[in-house]
Amino acid sequence: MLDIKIVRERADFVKERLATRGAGDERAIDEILALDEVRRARLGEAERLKAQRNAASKEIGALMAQKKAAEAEARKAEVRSIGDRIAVLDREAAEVEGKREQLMLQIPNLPDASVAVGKSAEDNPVIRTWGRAAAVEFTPKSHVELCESLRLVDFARGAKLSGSGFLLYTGWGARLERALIQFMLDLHTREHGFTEVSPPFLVSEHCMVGVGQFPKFRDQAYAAREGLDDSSLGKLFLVPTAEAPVANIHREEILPESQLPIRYVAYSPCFRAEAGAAGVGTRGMIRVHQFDKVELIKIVKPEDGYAELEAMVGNAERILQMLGLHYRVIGLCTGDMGFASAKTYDIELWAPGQGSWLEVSSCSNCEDFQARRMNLRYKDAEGHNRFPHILNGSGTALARLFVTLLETHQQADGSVLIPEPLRPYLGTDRLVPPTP
RNA sequence: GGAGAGGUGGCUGAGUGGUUUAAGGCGCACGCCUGGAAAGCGUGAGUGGGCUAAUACCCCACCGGGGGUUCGAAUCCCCCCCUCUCCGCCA
Repeated sequence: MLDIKIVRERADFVKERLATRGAGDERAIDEILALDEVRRARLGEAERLKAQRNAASKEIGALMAQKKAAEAEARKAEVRSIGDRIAVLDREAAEVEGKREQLMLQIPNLPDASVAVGKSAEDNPVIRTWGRAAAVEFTPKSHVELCESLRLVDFARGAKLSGSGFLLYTGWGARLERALIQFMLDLHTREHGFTEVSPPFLVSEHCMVGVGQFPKFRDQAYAAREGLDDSSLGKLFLVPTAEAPVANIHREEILPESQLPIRYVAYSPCFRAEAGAAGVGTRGMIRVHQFDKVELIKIVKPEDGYAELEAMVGNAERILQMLGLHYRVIGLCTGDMGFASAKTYDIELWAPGQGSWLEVSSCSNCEDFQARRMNLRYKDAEGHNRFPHILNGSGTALARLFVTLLETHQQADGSVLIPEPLRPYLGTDRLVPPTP
């Protein structure tokens, strides 16, 4: 959520920044300001009347103590009408404030000044590229063929269990998935200074609002229900990313400055309903309803936010480098950035079998946008409470990493060579087709 | 799911309608005292909102959350949430 004071005092700047996203959010600002104006007017009058009433009530107490009942009764009648007026003003102020909050929750974050202005993914600048596509000596197979010939994923039975968009990993495939998760968790905890946490995979609405998933993207989530009790529907949601629980760990807390920076890494499955989205239902593992991900979360002092973002991208890149994968880092332009983010880098892997780049990581600094929503603060050296920057990044997403690993390291004979750092985790240096 | 107990400031712990401006204690910060410390004494310190140039005054609200009664609610009434204990069910 934006700071209402910034909206009030620098409305033109806020509108200009929002306009760069190209979604028309700036149009709601004037309405927010009008509601804010009314709220403060009602509140001001109500508070003046409350001060009057407080003083009068004290006098009534004193009169009662002096047994001056008649005088006390007279004062009571007088104060009663003030109370009625206060009730009306309070109700109006609360109503207007509620409307203002609803609108504020729908406003996305302001892009940082360093973010390229653009309309869509086509305007995203490529920041750097690592490695290169392997020299082609044979026609690379797609991961679907490889998964089937190596018996890593049973697409048909996955769909039989849960419908399209769900995967059944089998044998070495299941083992490879687990090995990748553990490899990434170990690297981030041992070498990158992250603390591992294992969060709930169902979270409350509060958590979803806190990170900015709700209320705007409510239709994208899977909602859980307890048994047949319809009234419980909407209390818990399957996590779309570990960001939802992990970024909220310290919600509504005031952290001592000495505790920052906080760096968490968590594995979780991610559930995406993707209602109405194109692509689910296409063959393969590129776009699915459930995938695994190792997520990085940082809670840092504002002055450290952008240095920590660069470091986080580096942490994710390190995974890909160690696995010998060809990737590029792109900066999302204003029109392509997520709702809560002020600045985002995506990392895309080259998938030879697809002949395309696949996004496996998105690292964002949300600045204090989420911290405001979840009321997370820290006490600085001067004793003032401040909102920290909250960052999130995939380190990395699994299904597409799995795809790219297979397609990149496939050999002419149909086997897949396992990169050296992964071998101790997987327990083999090569995946070979099973003998019939 | 059943029964019971509870939720008050950083912690502890009083408070069942009006000098509570939330007592007392512990802890914290600063000062006095001291050669230095401890003890002792003194002072200060919460969160949000409004008004502001102000993180200065002043005002309003906040005792798990939300309603209600009242001139006045931590206190009385209603609803909800959470925690703990025991029982049941369960991996």
